[in-house]
Amino acid sequence: MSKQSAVEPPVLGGDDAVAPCCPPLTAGELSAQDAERMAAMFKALSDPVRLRLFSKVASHPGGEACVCDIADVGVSQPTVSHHLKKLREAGLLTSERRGTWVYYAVAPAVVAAMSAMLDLRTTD
Amino acid sequence: MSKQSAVEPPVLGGDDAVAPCCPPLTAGELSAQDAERMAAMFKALSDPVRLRLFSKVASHPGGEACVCDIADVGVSQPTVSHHLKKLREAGLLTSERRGTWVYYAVAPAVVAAMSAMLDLRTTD
DNA sequence: CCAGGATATCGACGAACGTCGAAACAGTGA
DNA sequence: TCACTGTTTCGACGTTCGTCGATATCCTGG
Repeated sequence: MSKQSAVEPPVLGGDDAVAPCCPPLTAGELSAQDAERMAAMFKALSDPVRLRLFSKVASHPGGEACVCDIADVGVSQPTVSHHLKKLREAGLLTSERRGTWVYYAVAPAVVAAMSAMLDLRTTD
Repeated sequence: MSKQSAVEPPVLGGDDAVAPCCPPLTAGELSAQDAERMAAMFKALSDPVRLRLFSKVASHPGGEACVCDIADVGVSQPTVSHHLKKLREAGLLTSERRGTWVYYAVAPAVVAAMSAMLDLRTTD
């Protein structure tokens, strides 16, 4: 593919930097643009199979796992690959080929951004 | 309607109790059933219009707003109502009619459950 | 170079989704 | 009671999504 996807991953300082996208939802209304961007992240976790794949990666030591370790989620292998691609495009996972196998790892910053957004503490 | 929706809202102790659904994703693999349940919540926030509506409610004083106050999100009024219904069915918002107007309020426990789930701190 | 396993892409299909206008419902005030 | 406003429901339409089997690509070992 020539383009990553409709959503480009948010600008991040690094692997463990806090994603700068959006303040908590209680802090103010989301702009249409920010809503579009964040909705894409939530959409990535809005499928049960994807959520299971993500949890399998996240719960592996180091937040990293080989596809072969997590592929058993009740759907065909192409479907697993399709879902992992979606998670990658959303910026929630990164992938790296090491020899025969491909390893997927959690992108902590993006996940942290989603979590922070759902923090309901008021700002006063 | 006779049925709430495909997903029933998670069992909660009260308005400010921590939703008991799921531990952080790093703690272990999600069961297929839990994945189904949590995916439904993420799906509720996976649409830009819904995310904006939710943020408008959440950022109002008291986490509560009249439909008339938040309906300006660029889609028709029936569509707004449709999206608010989805958010309600997912357990993220509650609604109450007071006279002519209907007020929607954030359900803190469910939102907190999602946030907690995305907490990437390891458990060791 | 070739065989074989691991992963990704392609093309197609049915189901679910977001959107709208029209119409129904609910509550207020004259 | 009736007119009016706010909100929900209904029915339909085009689009997006999840899934699959077939196939292509990448890497390793012989």
